[in-house]
Amino acid sequence: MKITREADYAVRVVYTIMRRGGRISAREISEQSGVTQRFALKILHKLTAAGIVCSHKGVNGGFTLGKPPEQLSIGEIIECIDGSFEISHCLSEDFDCTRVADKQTCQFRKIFDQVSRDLHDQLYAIKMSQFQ
Amino acid sequence: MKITREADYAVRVVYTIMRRGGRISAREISEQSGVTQRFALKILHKLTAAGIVCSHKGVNGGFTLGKPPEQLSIGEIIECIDGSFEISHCLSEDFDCTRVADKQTCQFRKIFDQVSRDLHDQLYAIKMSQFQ
DNA sequence: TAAATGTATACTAAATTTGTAAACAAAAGT
DNA sequence: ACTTTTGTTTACAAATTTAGTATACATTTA
Repeated sequence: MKITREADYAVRVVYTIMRRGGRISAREISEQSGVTQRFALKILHKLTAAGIVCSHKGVNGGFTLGKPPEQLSIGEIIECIDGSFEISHCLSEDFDCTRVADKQTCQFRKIFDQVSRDLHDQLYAIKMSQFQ
Repeated sequence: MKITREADYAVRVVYTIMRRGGRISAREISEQSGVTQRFALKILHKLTAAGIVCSHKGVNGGFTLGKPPEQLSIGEIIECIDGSFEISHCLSEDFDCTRVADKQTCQFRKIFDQVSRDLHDQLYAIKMSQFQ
């Protein structure tokens, strides 16, 4: 079970911003995290939309953390890039199951739902502050 | 964060065998799980190699569980198909990191290692018996 | 010994991932 | 005001992975 390379990089990018403390430019983030600047910008865009980081335009612009490390979980960083923790396609709202009449009573679905919740809770409990 | 369709099916296949109690043929597994017989056989092959199920050849052959449901975790079924729970490529034994001199001291690696362990422990703690 | 069943490997189309490119928009220093 | 620095947005394409199929083979039991 892997996260995508992009989510992997997102964790590196966020950690790099956290370590800086204050504002840091995309160029510096790229240098210190080992992610190319173009790809880092793409990731930063998504992180900004999710409120995980804040962007600052113009000369001397850059990025800062969107919330304190104690409130920032690994789970939300990964989810922001890779999407929800629903491990099976059949959990999706608009999945039309042809196997059973009522999705709510499906035993398979029950398994995947519980595993997904456990996974979510586990990863949201890991905060960035513990790696500072 | 998703598991592959194949791992998803593997959980359905194992659950279907568990529900039967005794021996069940690949054809019946396919019918009851909704997985095509060809694909189910491919999955059953991997599950057999991992000891999760036992195969029985010949007329009236089929499959049985390789261990009691109380000892059979969701984690090992998923791992058997999708590979280890190392969420980042950089955790792999033969990954040659060009960013730092000593992998052991890398902060990024430290994060991914902890998350991977948590994930592993969480999923291995969920046993098939609780869905019986 | 024949029929039913599982074993093993190889192949391919589709989907996803992993990036790159380029034109644009906003802010701040001069 | 204007120029430079920095982030924004959308589109594109190569590489990789996934999902599923095909085929020839091996084993067991009636």
